Amino acid sequence: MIRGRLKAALDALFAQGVEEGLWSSAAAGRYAVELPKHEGMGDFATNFALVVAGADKKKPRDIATLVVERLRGQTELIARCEIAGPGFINITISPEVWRGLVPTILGAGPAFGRSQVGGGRRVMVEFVSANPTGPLSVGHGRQAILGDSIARLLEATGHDVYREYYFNDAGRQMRVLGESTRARYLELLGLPAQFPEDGYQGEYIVDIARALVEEHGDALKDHQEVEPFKAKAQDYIFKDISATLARLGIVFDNYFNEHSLYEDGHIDDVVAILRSKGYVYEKDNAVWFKTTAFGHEQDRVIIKSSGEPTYRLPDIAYHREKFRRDFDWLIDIFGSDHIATVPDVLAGVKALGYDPDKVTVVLHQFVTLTRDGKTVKMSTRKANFVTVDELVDEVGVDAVRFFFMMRKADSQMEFDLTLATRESQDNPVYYVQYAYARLCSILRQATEKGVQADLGHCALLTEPEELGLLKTLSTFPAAVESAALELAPHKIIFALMELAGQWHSYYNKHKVVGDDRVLSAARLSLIEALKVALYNGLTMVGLSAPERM
RNA sequence: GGACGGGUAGCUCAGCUGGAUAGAGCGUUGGCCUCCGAAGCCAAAGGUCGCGGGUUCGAAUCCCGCCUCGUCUACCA
Repeated sequence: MIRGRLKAALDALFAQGVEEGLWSSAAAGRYAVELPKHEGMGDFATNFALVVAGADKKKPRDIATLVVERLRGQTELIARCEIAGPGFINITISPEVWRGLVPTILGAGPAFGRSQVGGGRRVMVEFVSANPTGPLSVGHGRQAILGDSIARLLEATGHDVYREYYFNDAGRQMRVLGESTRARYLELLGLPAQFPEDGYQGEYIVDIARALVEEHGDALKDHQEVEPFKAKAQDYIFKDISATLARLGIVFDNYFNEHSLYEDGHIDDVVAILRSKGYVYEKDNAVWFKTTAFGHEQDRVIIKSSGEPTYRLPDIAYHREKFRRDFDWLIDIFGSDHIATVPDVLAGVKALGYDPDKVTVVLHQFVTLTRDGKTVKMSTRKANFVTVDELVDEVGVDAVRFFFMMRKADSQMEFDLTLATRESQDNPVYYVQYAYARLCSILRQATEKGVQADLGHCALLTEPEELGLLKTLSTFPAAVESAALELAPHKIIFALMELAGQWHSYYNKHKVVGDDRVLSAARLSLIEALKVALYNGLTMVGLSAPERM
């Protein structure tokens, strides 16, 4: 907010300088206003003089002198400014400006941090998209939280967001699932059963089989078709997945079944269109998509010689359906195992005449699970994985959300189960929530004592910690915006931890509600502003903001 | 072999559209509750930012090469 004002002032100064012939316009838009890393360098620093001097082959300090002279005239915004080092200009903002943020933030309330930069653009976020073969594992958990928090941040910044889950309930995986269920069913009836070699060994299969026994008794024992078993398993697992997602606070607008692409003829349409454009040919009895036309190394099969499509074809058809539903921005959240399919799908999108730049793929790396310092191998089939539900049982929804949001998508992350269970109290989510609860507690006690926040006394906020807190508060809206537009929820987490940390420090050093009622009133207004920011930040990404804990 | 992503403190990770003395949490060590919540604060120790070149006033950040780890590289999804 304040930084924006300063940047605008510099831009005006730059333009004026060009007009007066002080420097050329070569450096336009290349200088930056940043937060200095160290104490004693003012509130902001700009490399203005360095960049302008570099572009014009002049001495940085000469330029800096000119700039400083002019900035010093702007007393309502700037308290001090000086030249430092090779030509940096360090600027100290007038404390009045910082204090002015308190009424601004309180006035904005729930709107503080939120914005309309999205301009109502329609965005689809596709995520999770796990086939219904078993409960969601920790790996899916990362994806679920990542996708949902990206969606929430986009909503907070004025986007019209649609959440979609893409799944496939046909194919070999599902047949094996059905056969596994049948085997368990027969076992429960005490009948001989042959469990598939690569069957799903999870305990949940037994639960499903048990439900079938309760429902049908042994009526299905001679049933040769796998269908009733598969249907039951799929139905059961889907309910389980939805329940897990709901627990995490995740609700989808739509579940898109891959199967519908066949029934509606979209698969055939895609092949026909690609063929008419010359991107498809037959070889070895299979149908190939000419991805080499898009700079790829080799062409890819889209319909096998058996007549069945490969996974690429429905993926492309699915993306075509997304485009046909008229979204402005398509975001795909995928695990890194999908890396290879992304270029094929984008080539397909382009071949069909759609703009691949409207698609952003967020690839997240895998979650490595460790227990007692050792890596745990996971497989849905062997059922030796940890489920999202188990995780939530152990550490709670907020901790799970916070933990997965903390890390940027493209870093492999380690999930230490020993730590998660044994030391869940150390989870940094409590650091932020505690800051909020502590602040609420003070506000409650102030009310009991009859002390109220009073904006009229903000001039008393003179402590460095108070101005520091205001400074950080001023960066909050920009943090939300960049977290949203860069699809990087971890940025909001770091912003929250920064705010919480400064508040904890301030609390330990200064008393908010003390003997001086006027000073107390001023400080209460500051922490009310802080409360607005913490509340908005936490809830914006689906975390709770507990008033007591 | 190729594509993509990692390699930053003992551990887990930020910083990466170039900026001044590289950060946080955990762990370690030492302090702080007769006073608004100690789930907190303060301080200390801890670093060849994988390695080597290059670009420039300036590189953890950009470029090139190399090492290393992960995922992928199917007429499996």
